[in-house]
Amino acid sequence: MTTDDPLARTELTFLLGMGFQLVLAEFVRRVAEAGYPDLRPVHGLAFQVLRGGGTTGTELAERLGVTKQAAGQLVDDLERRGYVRRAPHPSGGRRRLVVLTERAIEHLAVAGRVLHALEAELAAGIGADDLAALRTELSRLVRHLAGDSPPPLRPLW
Amino acid sequence: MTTDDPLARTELTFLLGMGFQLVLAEFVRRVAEAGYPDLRPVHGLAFQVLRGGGTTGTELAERLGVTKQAAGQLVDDLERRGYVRRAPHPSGGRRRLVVLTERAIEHLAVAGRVLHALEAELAAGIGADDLAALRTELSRLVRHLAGDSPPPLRPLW
DNA sequence: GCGGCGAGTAAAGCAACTTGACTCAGGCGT
DNA sequence: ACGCCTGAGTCAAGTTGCTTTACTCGCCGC
Repeated sequence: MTTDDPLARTELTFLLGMGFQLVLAEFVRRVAEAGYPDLRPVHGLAFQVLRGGGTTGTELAERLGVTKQAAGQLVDDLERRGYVRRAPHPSGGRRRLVVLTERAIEHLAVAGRVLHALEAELAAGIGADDLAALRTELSRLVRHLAGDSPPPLRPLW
Repeated sequence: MTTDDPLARTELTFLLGMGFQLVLAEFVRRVAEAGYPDLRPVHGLAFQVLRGGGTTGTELAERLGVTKQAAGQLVDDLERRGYVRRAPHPSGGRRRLVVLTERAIEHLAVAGRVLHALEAELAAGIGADDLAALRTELSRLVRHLAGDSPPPLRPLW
C-alpha cells in the first residue's frame, strides 16, 4: 500500500479550502452561463438575506458583515440593475425596506437549481453514500465549531 | 425522528463554505496570537510557494494566480517587513530569486504547528473516526473535481 | 552587433470596501 | 409644545489590493 496520496498528507484546512473553491467555482461558472455573468457570490448572499419580505439597509449590512455604507452602495448597484427596489418601511420613519424584484427571485430559483444539480452530479460522481457521509461529517464539524446557529457566510478570506 | 436539523437541508456548497470559513478564521486567529497579526493567508501561501529555494517573481505570480505586478508589490511589502529578500538568480539575466528569510521560515513552522494542533483538537472534539472520514470524503471530492493535481489555493471567492 | 524575447518595474486606474461627517424623521421626557 | 437624542440613511474622501498599460533592461540567436 502507501499509494503515496498527496491529499492524505494535506492539512484539513487546505482540503476544505480546495473543496470549497472547486465547488464554488463550478457554481459561479454555471450561474454565469445561465444568464447572470455579472452577479458575484455576495449578490446571491444579499438576495438570501432579503428573500421573504426584505430588510432595511442597515440590517442587510449587519447580516453581510459590512458597513451600512457598503451595503448602501451594493443596493444602489442592484437597484440600477433591476434586482431590488426600495419601498417605504411599514413602521415609517426614515427607514426604507429593500425588497427583491421578480428578477432577483428568478435568480434565486436558478441558483437553487444549479446548487442542487451540482450536488446531484457530485453524488453520481463520487457515490451517494460518500456524498452523504461528507455532508454528515461537515455538519458535525460546523456544529462543533459554531453551535446550533450556522454562521453567516461572508465573501472574505 | 426528524430532529429538523437546519444543516441537513443546507446545500453542500454552503456547508463547505461554513466549514472552511470557521476553520480558517480559527487558524488566522491563532497565527495572529502567535505573533503574526499582520500576515494574511495570502502571505502564507506565498511562503509555501517560495519554500525550498525560492522562485522568480513571475513564477510566484503564476502560482498565486495574480499578475506579476501584484506579486511584485507583495514581495516589496514582505521584503520591507523582513520576510523575504531578493537574491541574484543563478541563471543570471534580469531574473532575480525571491527567497525566504529565517523569519518567514519560522512563520511556516509556527503555522504548521497551528494547523496540526487545530486538526488534533477537532479530532478530539468530533471524534477521530469522524475526522478521518471527513478527510477521506473531502479528498475524494477534490480528486473527483480536480484530478490528481490538487488545485492551487487562491485567496479569492 | 542587432532584434526581440522575457523578467522586472513604474505609473495610473479601478473596484470594493472603509472612516468620518452629515441630514433627517420620529419618540420621549419635561 | 418644545427640545433633544437616537438611529436610518446618505455624501464625500480615503484605503487597499489588485489590474491595465507602458516602459526598461539583460541575454541569446542569428
